[in-house]
Amino acid sequence: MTGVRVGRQMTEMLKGTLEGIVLAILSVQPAYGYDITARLREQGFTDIAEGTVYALLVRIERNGLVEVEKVPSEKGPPRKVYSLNTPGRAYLDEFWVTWGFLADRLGQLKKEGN
Amino acid sequence: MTGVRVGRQMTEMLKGTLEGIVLAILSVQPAYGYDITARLREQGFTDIAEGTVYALLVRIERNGLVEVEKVPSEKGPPRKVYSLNTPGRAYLDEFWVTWGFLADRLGQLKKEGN
DNA sequence: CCCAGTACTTAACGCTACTATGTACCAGTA
DNA sequence: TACTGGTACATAGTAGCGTTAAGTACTGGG
Repeated sequence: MTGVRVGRQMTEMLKGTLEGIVLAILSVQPAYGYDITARLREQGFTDIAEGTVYALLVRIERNGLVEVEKVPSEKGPPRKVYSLNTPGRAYLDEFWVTWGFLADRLGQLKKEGN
Repeated sequence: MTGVRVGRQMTEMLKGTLEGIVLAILSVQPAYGYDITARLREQGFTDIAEGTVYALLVRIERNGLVEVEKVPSEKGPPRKVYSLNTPGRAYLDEFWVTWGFLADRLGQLKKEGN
């Protein structure tokens, strides 16, 4: 009822890339889940659900890519502020390499298609 | 030519995009599974398994995106030659739009990260 | 008191690529 | 004949990711 469903193609394409997107956001400056969700929506990912982001944050924390700090909020429950640590930055670098390769290949394919 | 070793990141990123890659290959000219696998490897996807491609071909056929023709081979069992049909081309166009959006966002994020 | 906005959690689910294994056809060769 | 290697396709089982859907909890204004 609420909101248009994310297309199947986008959903599948986000697998693997959404993680990189969030890490890239965190590499600029620390942030908390609610904020990240809002920023993603501003940037055009209008249909990303909150649950998706929180689940992702749990995972990258479990994988040791981020540090977490609880910060009290004036408007609601305490925020969990995530910041990239050293392994997280290395992982993000790796992500950009992988992405670069893929973007390269697809750029080539698209050119050949026309 | 430096083949990227398929790690976890690449595996996840290929979800959604591998389908588009194969459809893009088919949009240039019809091809069969064994051939597509070989071409992917030539293009740097050195670790794509045959099984992955065949499963994908089964899926896009089931989804009505391709036509299939059995063509005898001189060197082995008959080939199943796949070609894009009209829905397949429409789907590929949609794929490029989705990809374009994602590549755009990530390009922006990468720029901000430096 | 209720409600809207803020903020986080998590089980169940669908989809995709991967792994591993199997079948089958053919040419060369010893 | 038997064996090997290259060609060609099929598929069950598995892991991982994003999504859905439901929930908890804190705050300030009507």
